[in-house]
Amino acid sequence: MTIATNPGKRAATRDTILDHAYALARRDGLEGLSIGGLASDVGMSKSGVFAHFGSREDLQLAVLDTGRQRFVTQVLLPALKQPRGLPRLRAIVANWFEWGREHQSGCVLLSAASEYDGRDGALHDGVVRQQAGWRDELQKAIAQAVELGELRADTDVAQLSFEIYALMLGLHHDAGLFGFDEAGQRTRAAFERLWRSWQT
Amino acid sequence: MTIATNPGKRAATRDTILDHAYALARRDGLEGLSIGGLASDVGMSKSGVFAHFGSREDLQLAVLDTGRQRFVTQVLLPALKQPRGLPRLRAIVANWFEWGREHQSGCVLLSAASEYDGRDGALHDGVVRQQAGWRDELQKAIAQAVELGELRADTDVAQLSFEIYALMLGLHHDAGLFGFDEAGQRTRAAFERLWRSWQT
DNA sequence: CGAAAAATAGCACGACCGTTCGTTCTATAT
DNA sequence: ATATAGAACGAACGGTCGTGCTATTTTTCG
Repeated sequence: MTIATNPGKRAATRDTILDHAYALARRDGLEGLSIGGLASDVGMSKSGVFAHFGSREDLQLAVLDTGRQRFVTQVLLPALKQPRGLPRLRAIVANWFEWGREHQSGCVLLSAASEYDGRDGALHDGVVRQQAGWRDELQKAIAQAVELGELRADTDVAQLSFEIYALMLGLHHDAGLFGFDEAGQRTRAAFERLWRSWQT
Repeated sequence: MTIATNPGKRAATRDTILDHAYALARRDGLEGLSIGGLASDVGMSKSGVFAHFGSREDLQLAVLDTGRQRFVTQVLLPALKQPRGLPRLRAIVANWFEWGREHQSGCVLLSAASEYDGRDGALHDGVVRQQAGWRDELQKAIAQAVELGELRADTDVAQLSFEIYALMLGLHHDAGLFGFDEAGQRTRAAFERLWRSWQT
């Protein structure tokens, strides 16, 4: 018995659905995502969309993972081509900054964090795991810069990763409310001050 | 013709409803707030609750303003009793910190900011006006500390207010996902570094 | 080409949504 | 004592929600 001779049709349709779902979730959050609205956006029937996921929660989890994949692809992976240490860390921040520019109208990962931080369930667990994972990657990059002597030896890795994350939260917040230009300027200035504090 | 027979009753009931609504909105956000759920939480009928606001949007606006009032009462007003300058600024941050501790399970003002930053309408406008107002108060306190010579004369007031806000965003974010204790520690450490950067 | 299998549509369901309307009860004013 | 205004209720409206079930269409493969 063959497991799957799937020629990709199903997976392709699923990807199309997730494309639309991701776009909708950027505006309305994962909680605002509805199967009916998604179906009419894709141009399918409710049940046709539904069959690809089995439940609304599984759809939301799939969209969350889509966001994670895109973030990793756009922010982390290109930075790994840079040499370890400060260059790579700065590349991460620069790519993240660009991610922020493209997502000023809403970021699924961030809205999910605030939507599910106070409850429990699969979505909550997924968000926590994802955020912890990203924080971990960030700390890895920082630790390498410390090892190479580019950041002060007494650098508190977790502390610096917290402050970097906080600044990106500030960027998203201010960009969404007051416009990206000013927010970007402030964020850049804050980062310069931050590097100066920890650099050797 | 008399104008109001029982002047306190209506307002008292409205306040009770808003109490419950605020608590519910802390968990589910303003978008997650439903009149039916609120009514059963208060112990009234849907139509009884509805009559006090006239529309769901007006209810949401009222809850948003309830949040603003509480924030001002708990964070800003007590700090105004401190002498102008650094003591008052630090009192604001300390009160804000305490606000964050009590709202780790969700803050209406913050979730509203991320829920409505990408759309338009009365809620969006209310959030922007509120956030801008608070940023303004923050900058007033900073500017006074600069005038008194407690912060460096070349302090960028808007820049410092942005960084303070970013750190509080980091506190809320990490407290919700990873627990308040560690997040509070990181935030405190970041503030110490921040003051050191700008103090004379 | 025809059979088996997968993908999608169509339909119905119970639940909840915001909102409207008419009614009932109570407290005040005349 | 009676008239009146205010507050809350309960029922019902049209919609949308997520989710099953059953056809029907489309694709794959012997």
